[in-house]
Amino acid sequence: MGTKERRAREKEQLRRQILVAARELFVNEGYENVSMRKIANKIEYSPTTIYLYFKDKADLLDSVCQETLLNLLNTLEHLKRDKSDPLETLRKSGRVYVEFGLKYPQDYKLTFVIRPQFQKGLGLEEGSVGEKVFNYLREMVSECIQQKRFRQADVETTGQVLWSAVHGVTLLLIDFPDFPWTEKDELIDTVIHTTIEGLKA
Amino acid sequence: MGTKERRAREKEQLRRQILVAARELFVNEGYENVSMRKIANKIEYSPTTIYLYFKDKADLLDSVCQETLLNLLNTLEHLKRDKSDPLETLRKSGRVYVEFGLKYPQDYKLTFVIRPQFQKGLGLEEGSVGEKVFNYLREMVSECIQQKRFRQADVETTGQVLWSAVHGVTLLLIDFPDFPWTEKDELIDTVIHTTIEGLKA
DNA sequence: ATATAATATTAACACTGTTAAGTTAGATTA
DNA sequence: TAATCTAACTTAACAGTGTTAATATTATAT
Repeated sequence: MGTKERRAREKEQLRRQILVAARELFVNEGYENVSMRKIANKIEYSPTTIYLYFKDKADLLDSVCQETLLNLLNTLEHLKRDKSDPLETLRKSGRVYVEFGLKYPQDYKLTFVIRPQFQKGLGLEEGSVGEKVFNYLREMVSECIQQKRFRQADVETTGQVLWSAVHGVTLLLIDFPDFPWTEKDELIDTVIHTTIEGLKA
Repeated sequence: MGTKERRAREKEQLRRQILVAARELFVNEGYENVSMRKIANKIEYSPTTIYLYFKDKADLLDSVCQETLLNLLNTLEHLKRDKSDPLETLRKSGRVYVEFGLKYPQDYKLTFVIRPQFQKGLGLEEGSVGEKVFNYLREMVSECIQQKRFRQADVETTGQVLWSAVHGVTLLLIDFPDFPWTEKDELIDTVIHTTIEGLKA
């Protein structure tokens, strides 16, 4: 009697279908410019069907962002870590973070700027993917501090400073593409390098 | 025959009235949640009247942001500058920048995050207020470099690194108010201090 | 007083997110 | 097999959106 399982599988499939369609539209046309009807059209269902799978449009946004964070976490964790040189690992992590943001700029903005505007309650609660991402950063920083590579000893503050730097440069590059930036890769490297140097003893 | 002048003055007055109402609503309820009809209600005119003074809703947003930038520029320029210590001036400017963002968080997001999403064409063209703000930063940085306080000699890159840092911490503090940040003032100071140290020789 | 120009309004269009009620198809039971 | 139940989906509707075109009102100039 696998009918129940099959049905559950089909249900999950449609859920994913909606999610994929929503992400694609959000990313290409911007959250505000995507209507439930557009998403429904794309998957060839009626608009109200979506409400059987997601509470509302914000919930849909939430789920898309969860996926984005999971992608970011995977990308970070797949990075080769040189245990003996935590500073280099931190540098690499920074680059990967910014590159992730620039590779999926709309996903990044959706997750780190748009979402907080609609869902007051942050996406970094205990056990959440968002928390895991920040924990990754904590670990990297911890290593550096343990090996006394940094002047400041506070893991939290140090992590937050690093996050500020990469978040800032990522968003500026995304939001002001026409600004006469220094060559992009150089700017990113300089931001990361400068911050790490500033944290050193 | 001052009637023409009076009419022009009245027209300008209504324009300002619309702008004030729009800013207040945008800031309190968010750009997306403010309708032209709401603004019209507030100033007790019909919705379409607004279109006699502004091309569309995005144009209204644009004008509000222009004002915000002007405010920021004024705030920065009223800062007491100690010619002999350009590093200290830079530090102060950084603090003033972040504090401005935190004092008017919605204005800040409107200008530096929301607007770029709707108006592709940046607000930093030649002669614009936005450009003036960035020129202010250029001057500050220039002083420091001239006095050989910084390792790196490139004004542009250095300015952009500083902007990244303050922009990043400002937005994080605005967007994730529930995150367990280090004490706010300490974090801001550490971000600025770290960046400046990292830029030093 | 009349013509002219500037200013404001009404009505409408094609959208939006969302809810409540209705329909259909598949599985379960008698 | 026939009746029932239930999950999945759709239709219709509501109140709201930005924006335009046509209309009305008001104040100025002749």
